[in-house]
Amino acid sequence: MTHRLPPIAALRALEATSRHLSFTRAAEELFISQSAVSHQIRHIEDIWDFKLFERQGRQLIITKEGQMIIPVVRDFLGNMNRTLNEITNQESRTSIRISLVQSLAVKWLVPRLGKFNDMYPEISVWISTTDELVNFSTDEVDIAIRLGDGNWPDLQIDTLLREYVFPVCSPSFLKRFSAPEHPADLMRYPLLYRHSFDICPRWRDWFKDAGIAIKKLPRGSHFPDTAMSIQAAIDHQGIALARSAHVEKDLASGRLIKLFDIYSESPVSYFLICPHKLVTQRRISVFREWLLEEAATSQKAFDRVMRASSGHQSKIMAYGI
Amino acid sequence: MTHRLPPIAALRALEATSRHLSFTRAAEELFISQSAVSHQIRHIEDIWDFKLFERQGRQLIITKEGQMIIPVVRDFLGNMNRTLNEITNQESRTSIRISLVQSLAVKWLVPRLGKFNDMYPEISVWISTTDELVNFSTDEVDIAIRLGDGNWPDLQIDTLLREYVFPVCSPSFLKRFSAPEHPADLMRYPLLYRHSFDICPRWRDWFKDAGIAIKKLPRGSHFPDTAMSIQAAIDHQGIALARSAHVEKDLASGRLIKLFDIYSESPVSYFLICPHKLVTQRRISVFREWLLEEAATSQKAFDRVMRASSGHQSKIMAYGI
DNA sequence: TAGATACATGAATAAATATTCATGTATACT
DNA sequence: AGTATACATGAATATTTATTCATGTATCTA
Repeated sequence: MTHRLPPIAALRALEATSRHLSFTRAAEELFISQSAVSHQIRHIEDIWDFKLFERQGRQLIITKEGQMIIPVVRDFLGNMNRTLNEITNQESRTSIRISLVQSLAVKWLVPRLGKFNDMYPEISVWISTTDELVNFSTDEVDIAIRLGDGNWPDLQIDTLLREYVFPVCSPSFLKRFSAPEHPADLMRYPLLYRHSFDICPRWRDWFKDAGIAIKKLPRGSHFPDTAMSIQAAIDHQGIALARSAHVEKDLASGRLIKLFDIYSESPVSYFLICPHKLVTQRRISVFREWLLEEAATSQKAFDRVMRASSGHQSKIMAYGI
Repeated sequence: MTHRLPPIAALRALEATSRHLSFTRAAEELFISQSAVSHQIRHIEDIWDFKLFERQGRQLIITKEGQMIIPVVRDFLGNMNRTLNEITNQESRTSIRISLVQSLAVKWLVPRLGKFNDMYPEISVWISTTDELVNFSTDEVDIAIRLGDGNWPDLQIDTLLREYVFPVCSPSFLKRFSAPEHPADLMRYPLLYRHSFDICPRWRDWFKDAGIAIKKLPRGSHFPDTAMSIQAAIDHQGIALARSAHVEKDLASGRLIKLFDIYSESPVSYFLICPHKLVTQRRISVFREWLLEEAATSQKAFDRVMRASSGHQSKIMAYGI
């Protein structure tokens, strides 16, 4: 004969109450109201048809039945937590959840991920994208790539990519509109914009740093993320303001051309971050290692391209630093 | 850090699946559909973010994580069941609920109960009285004493008391009215009647069995139960038709006198009955044991009294048998 | 005695659970 | 190749859970 068992939340309330001998204090521990605890204990007592606590005035006394059942509940909750901690903190965990901005995912990580999968087929990588900062204690995220200044407390932080910012367009676009000769000429071309996102480089800033005074930016399409604006450039719709990591593959393939030998270093970089406690886990450490290597390779390529530009009258613009 | 735990039903599905290595067979055991089990296992896997079973074709293989967590779940379900069985079936249950007719409670059980309480102070006896038959599955009754022929299905049945039926009155009553010499003389005395209750012995039947033709019974008070009619006899109000168990103590104390050496054996007896499944419970088994002993002692006393009567021209009247 | 403390209760409500049904997908098996 | 078997998936729906709020009742305490 199988007995009906109460819900997990009620068992938690029972265990907490047995320690505090007070519904109110148990409720505080569980971040619920005293009333909720009272209901839950009563619900269990109704299900099982015996009392777990004698109520003597304002005092709770554990009944004989309570004394028998509570250790069973306590053991279970303890053993579950212990076992899940073990599983979670171990190589038996086979997935990595990474959070990063959409454009970097599309343009940089995803094209490279096949290599990681080949090296570590037992590890699955779950990508989630957001422009928001990640909160490791509340979000279901193991590791993140963030754009910023690298100043985040209590996290393992490694520089991943420093970026260069420059205009790009497709070869066909240039054929149709003829090549601009000076940066100021861009005012006559349709520009591709990314929706305002505070730390992302913007056209206005680029012009300013190029020493070009502008009253009004030329018309052009606006996109919700960088990857999309890059794609529009590939599709001959205009000139996008690109960042090196986003266009590495497209430049190499010839889908996009870098305009001028003018670029700026982004004041913000991509950083690889995760909680310290996860660094020692194999699945995380191998992933970080791999990512940092890939990034180093990319960075070398960017630097080479930019040095080649420097040999041809390139001009370096430093943002604000 | 406390992990979220899945609902109880899902844990049951996990445990069953781990034994059967088949959602379909686990579902059969749990009386739900395969689909429900599939959903539940997947729900757990989503909550915990690791697989519990590898699906290889139509085969389920328990993962490493599964192998770690399943014993925890199995222990919990097993321990809960065991503990709840213990609480439900055991000495921790400290009360016995007995149902019997009012008169036997008052005249036979209650006067004796002190002895049981002395022997088993930890067991409390809850008495309820009714003239109706008891239904063990719906009434809050553990054990009952029933008057009848002993033919009840599916219950543990033990004969408790066979009764003798005879007239009694108080000594003072006799002094006042002078002693009747023949049974027929009783027609001239106020008789004490019990309200009609099918299986209870009645005055009309006694006279008939004594071979006395009556047209009309003499006047007399009517009482709702036997104990009350006996009490009226003790209070010198008339002659009551008594049953041995009801008047054992009163005869011994001299409060009542048995009239004539004429008695009949009741066609019905008192039986001790309870559901089979309760017999093995200590609180029930000790109570039954004690009751049967007390009854045996009483029965011996009745038999002795009746055999003494036999030595003095007693006449045995058999009711209908 | 008044006020504080603590469990109890009922109504209300949102969210989660617990399925089923219908069907898809993949593998065994003949 | 056709059929059977078994897990997977999504939509739908009923039930249960998980509270909170407002208030009641009883006991402590000063």
